[in-house]
Amino acid sequence: MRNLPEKPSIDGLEDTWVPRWDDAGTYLFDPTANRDQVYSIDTPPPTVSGSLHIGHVFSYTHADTIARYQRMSGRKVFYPMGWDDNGLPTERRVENYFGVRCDPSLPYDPDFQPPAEPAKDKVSISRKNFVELCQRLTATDETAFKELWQRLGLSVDWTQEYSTISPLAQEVSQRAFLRMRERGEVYSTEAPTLWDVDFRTAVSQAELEDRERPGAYHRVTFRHGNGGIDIETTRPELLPSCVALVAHPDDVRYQPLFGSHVTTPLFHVPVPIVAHTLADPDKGSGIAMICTFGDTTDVTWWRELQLPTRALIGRDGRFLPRAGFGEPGWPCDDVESATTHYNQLAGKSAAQARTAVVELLAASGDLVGEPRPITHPVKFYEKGDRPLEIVTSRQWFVATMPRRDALLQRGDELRWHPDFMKHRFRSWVEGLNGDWCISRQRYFGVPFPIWYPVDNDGVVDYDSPIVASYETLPIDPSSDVPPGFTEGQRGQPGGFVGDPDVMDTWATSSLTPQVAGKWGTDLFDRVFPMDLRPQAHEIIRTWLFSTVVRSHLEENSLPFTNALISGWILDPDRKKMSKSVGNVVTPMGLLETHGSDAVRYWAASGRPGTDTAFDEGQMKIGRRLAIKVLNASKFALGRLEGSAIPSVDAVVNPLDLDMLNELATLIDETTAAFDQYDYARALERTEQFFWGFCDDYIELVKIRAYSDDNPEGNASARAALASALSVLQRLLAPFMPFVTDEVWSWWHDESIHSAPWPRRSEVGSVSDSGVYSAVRHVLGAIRREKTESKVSMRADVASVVVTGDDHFLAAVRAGEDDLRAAGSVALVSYLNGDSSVVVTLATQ
RNA sequence: GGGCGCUUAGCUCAGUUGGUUAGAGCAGCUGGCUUACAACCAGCAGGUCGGGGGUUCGAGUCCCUCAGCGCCCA
Repeated sequence: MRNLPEKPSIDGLEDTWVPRWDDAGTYLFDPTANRDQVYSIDTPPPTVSGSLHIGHVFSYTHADTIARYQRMSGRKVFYPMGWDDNGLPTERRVENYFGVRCDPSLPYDPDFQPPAEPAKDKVSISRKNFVELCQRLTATDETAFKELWQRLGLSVDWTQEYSTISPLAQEVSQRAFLRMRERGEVYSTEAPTLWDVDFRTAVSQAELEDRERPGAYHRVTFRHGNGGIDIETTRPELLPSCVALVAHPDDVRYQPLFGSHVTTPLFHVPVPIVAHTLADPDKGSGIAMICTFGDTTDVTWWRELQLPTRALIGRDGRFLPRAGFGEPGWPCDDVESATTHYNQLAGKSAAQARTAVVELLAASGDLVGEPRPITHPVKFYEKGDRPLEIVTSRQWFVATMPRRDALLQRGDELRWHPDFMKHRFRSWVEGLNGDWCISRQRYFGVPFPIWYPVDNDGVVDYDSPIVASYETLPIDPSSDVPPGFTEGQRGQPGGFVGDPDVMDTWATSSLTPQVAGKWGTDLFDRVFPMDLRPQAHEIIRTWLFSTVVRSHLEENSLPFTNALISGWILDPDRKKMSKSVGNVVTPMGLLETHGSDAVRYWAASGRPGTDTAFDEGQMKIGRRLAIKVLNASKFALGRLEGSAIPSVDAVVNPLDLDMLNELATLIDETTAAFDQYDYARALERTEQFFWGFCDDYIELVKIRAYSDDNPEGNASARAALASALSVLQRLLAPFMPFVTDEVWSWWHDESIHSAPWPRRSEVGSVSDSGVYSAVRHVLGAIRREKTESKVSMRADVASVVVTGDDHFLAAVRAGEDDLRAAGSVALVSYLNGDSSVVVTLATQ
């Protein structure tokens, strides 16, 4: 037993304990542990471009409570931390922060320094210079993030830190890519792809979001024999790209027309009328035009009906300079007229071209009536500002579509917490409509380890790629040279070119188990598959899905066995907290104001999957709980000063035994709750017990614990206090790591976070006597009488008459001495009958 | 359009297979310095459990239906 502090405080505990844990290596992984001893966590690497917000604190705390519980339960916890620093968010931040722009055609300048002040006109720099700036800025961000995580008390093993742009992550990504290629699971092809015209890159279905935008149905007449057929479209500017009209095969209005041809207005192109079940008879006139490409349905029709390609929107989102009217495969009844009309679209954006086409249609008389305004969902890249186009370009794809059923089964195998989150995964997989596009036309990412030969005419041969060998990874094909070539042959006839793209950020993030577990080393076999994937629900379709895909392909298993899904933080008006709304609160300020334990208490009160209100009131309650832990520990340990820690065997008093019995039930409940990932229940139960323990049990035994008159009773009280305190401190340790380690250090050498999770057997044999609850009940009646009489709790009580059944009376009698002491009661008497307690105060 | 949640006291939330009188904390009110803690303690008050219907001896809990809010997917 050490000396107890005179006036303990929770302020400043973070400054004490963060370095102490660091020095002691409290959270280091044991690299010799066998797989069945290990509990491994596939930590989400936060995006470092930007700042951590309170929602991060929320969900990372959830994972940490599980990590701490598992560690105390004896598992060797593998708890790494990663930083997601590659990708577009970092590029954008670097462009603004330094005032630069990447131009891959520029040569590397080893002496480049960014402008002191970012100018309005961005400086163009080489890709390598740009990447260096990305790395410089992310390194700064990562330091700040680490400080916050440490102050929050995450029990991360910081020697297992990784980042998604690191050489290791690049090597893993490239190796996995090459292996997929060898197995035929990844392919490159020239295909219509979702395309952001501002970022000028392909994007995947997972990065899409629908936004409600105003639009209008335009009714347009196509010539059919001597008559006409009206279609309705929201994108009349795509008329020159029209390749067919389509109606539902069961639609009797159009059945006679299938197989016949119509002629497009303005552009005079004969196109067939075809049938497909995706055509909606109730939409517009029931017949639609198919263009290459207005939306993903167009792509489906084009592919399944084997229609020609007449794409006219370029990578910059503008109409191409010329169209091929009248050329082979693109028939046209009046090339001159079509060309004249098209020339008024060339170079225009989609929005500008729409206006132009509508004017032309109105002039030619092919527009029926006025456009009918509507509001409809339009597909956007989630980070983009303009509607996506579909552009044909060469991209790399992972073949997910043929594996949909297997992926659905993986989703069913996974243990979801809460269970209902599995629906998010299922509905996403069921709705997949194309393979996963993993190439991006950007710069700060993992390059593809591929070159292509250039033939003697200067044409790139994409069908015979030159593949980097495994032992050379990671490589950058834009600066590394394939075997047998020299740098001088880059881009030359008879030479080579590097694949210009980088991988989608999810193509790397989907390998976090392999990156964190150092795939290919002994460590990987000890930690894979991970035990836990903690994450927020908004990235089920991206991160969780893609990780399941990669693990299914590479390991033929799930990447993790449990997924713990956290909800969102809502502001007091029930809105999601987000930067754009401007209602974000910075975590560091909260940690400083309330203390880390208090903020964690608030976070851990949010049940898995449940959106939770941001509530500083809850943090204040957490703070008070932490202070209570200090004070209660100070009292109980104060009774032990100068003596050895007593054994639970010394507990003989019936009240003490029964309190420990209830404590044993608490241990069972909280252990079961944690095993089901219900940390919030574990906290709630423990808190409730602890507060009652302080208010009632400590008050009841206080006199006996001080007294020398009754050695046996005194020893029993002191042993029970020690035993209960030990259990309660440990039950609270996953939630309040700072204050619990502080109080634990008053009577132990090792950290509480290395201490064993409490077991029922620690608190002795079972005695379900009901003494604790019976005595608390009578004590409550005594207190009520005193309060209602407006006297001090110390006021003397002349008599208490307890009425009840035999069992109850016996229970009260067993605790009578403590009851009389705590309530200043002169006489307790007992009657058989209907339960009641009558309290008579002594006359003053 | 399909799906998943949620709706319990003024506020934030528990309520585990249906079972005494529906709980906690905060806020409110009334008291109390009680040698761990006034950053504390005691007590009081506050709810037709979103509406309606059904099953049952018994429903906050199960079923149907309607409404509102949020989200996912199309």
